[in-house]
Amino acid sequence: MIDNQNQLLIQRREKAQSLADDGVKLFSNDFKHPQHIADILPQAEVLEPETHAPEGVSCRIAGRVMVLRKFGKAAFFQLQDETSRIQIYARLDVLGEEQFGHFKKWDAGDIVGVEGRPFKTKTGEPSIEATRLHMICKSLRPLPEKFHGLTDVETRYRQRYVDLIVNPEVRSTFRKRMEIIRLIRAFLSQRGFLEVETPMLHPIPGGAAAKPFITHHNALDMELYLRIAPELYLKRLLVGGFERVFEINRNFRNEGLSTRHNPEFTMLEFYQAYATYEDMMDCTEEMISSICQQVNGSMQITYQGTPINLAPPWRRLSMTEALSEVAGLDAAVVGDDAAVMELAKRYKVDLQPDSGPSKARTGLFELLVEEKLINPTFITSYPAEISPLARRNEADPSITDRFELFITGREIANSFSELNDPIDQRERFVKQIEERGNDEEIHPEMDEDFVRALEYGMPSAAGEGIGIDRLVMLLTDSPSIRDVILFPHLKAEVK
RNA sequence: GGGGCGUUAACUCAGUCGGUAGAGUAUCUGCCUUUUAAGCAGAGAGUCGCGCGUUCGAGUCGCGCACGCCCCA
Repeated sequence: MIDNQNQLLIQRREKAQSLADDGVKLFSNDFKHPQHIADILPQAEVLEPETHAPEGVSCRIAGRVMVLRKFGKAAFFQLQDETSRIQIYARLDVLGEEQFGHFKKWDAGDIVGVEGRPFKTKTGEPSIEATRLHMICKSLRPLPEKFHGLTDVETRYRQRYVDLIVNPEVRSTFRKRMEIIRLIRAFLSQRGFLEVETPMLHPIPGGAAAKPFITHHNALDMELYLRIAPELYLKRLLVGGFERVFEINRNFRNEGLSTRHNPEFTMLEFYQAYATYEDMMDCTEEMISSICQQVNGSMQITYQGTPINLAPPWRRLSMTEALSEVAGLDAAVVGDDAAVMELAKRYKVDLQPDSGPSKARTGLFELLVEEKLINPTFITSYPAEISPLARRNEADPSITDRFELFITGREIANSFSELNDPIDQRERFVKQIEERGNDEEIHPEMDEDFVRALEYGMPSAAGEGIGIDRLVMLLTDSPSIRDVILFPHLKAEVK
């Protein structure tokens, strides 16, 4: 189907047809197991200009034709594979009339195989002089312009395959993303964490406060929810006796899109029995800083022009300390329930009629502190009322043993010592459901099975969630979450 | 949900006061066996996002819609 019939597409089809008429296979599969360009490039690099590799030295590579400069009886083109690029020199007198004739109908974008001998041009460019050319896949659409490339962001996201072909820095970002995830797995595995898989389809959406996607199971005739968090299942595994578990997988939240939100996003959650949130802070510092060192070669990076230092130790502040030290509020006011309520009203913090001083502090924190936390900072002492799954602090039961990690003003991680008292847990669920009961989109429901699991006994433990997309944004200096998700969500394309 | 900006050839972009739609790259033809944003000569290529309106006349002005980006909630 030609969906956008224009001259260029017609010309490419005609060229392809004429090659086919000559007996050339346009979509062959017999050029197998080529070498990688990065591996053979040194053979050409070591040569002196205008010399060839010794007789008998040859190589066999495959990739996409990127830039094609044709002369009458010779041509140069760039061949790009996953590892690198190299210049190919094709000559009529080497290839013969038939092969060279076919080659004349090649285009930028074609996927081809090349056999040839390494050499270096007089200008010193490492090259391969082709002795045999092989069509692997004829491309029927022109590539974007060679100089400016593809910059239209909508096309880049909708046709990521084109973006990946022509923008090497995009390939490098995604390679880095996969490397970061690999290093996280290695880091946790080395420390005895077991990677597990828990359900993506939940009968009760739990573990976070977010609007879920709803789906329907036909055979069971029941509503199911795409998970908003894996937390309650991972804790069931602690009950079951696994002491260190982690999961890296997608969560789904039926909410707005922005530079920091995609409806499906990747979350790391890990849980460690017989540990506290303080152990998690140590672990997080070590994990993120060491991964940054491995991926970027340094713990000092810049994010969108702002220098960030990820070298441990990282600053640790309670929420009230942050309000006075970072936001510059009077510590006496922050510490006084009535005064802090008054202050929150002055700053127009959105408070419900029944909101208490801890909601006021949280509101002021979000308004005045978060965006100022540029270098990594752990914020601790979150109020119990906004932390329904966290263990209460022993000295002050109104707060929890919890932290959030902020870098570049953004929440990167959330962690706490886990609440394992089933009676307290049930009460907090009830309270949470009372609060959210009027919000039909959130579908609050008591997870009786989770409470039952806690009643069997869950060891003391700490757990943490890290937003992988945001971490990758930080470590790859990407301004938008869409730059670190291969196929970000967009509205349907208009025909 | 609100505001701002954008949408013109395959790609990157111009388009003045409302008066025949432009450039570079890419493509095609010819010449060209060391180019590398190859070169020279010539040619073709457009639903100006979509719709309605104003006007003798709309890429340009107005309204609405779609999609995208940014900011705010």
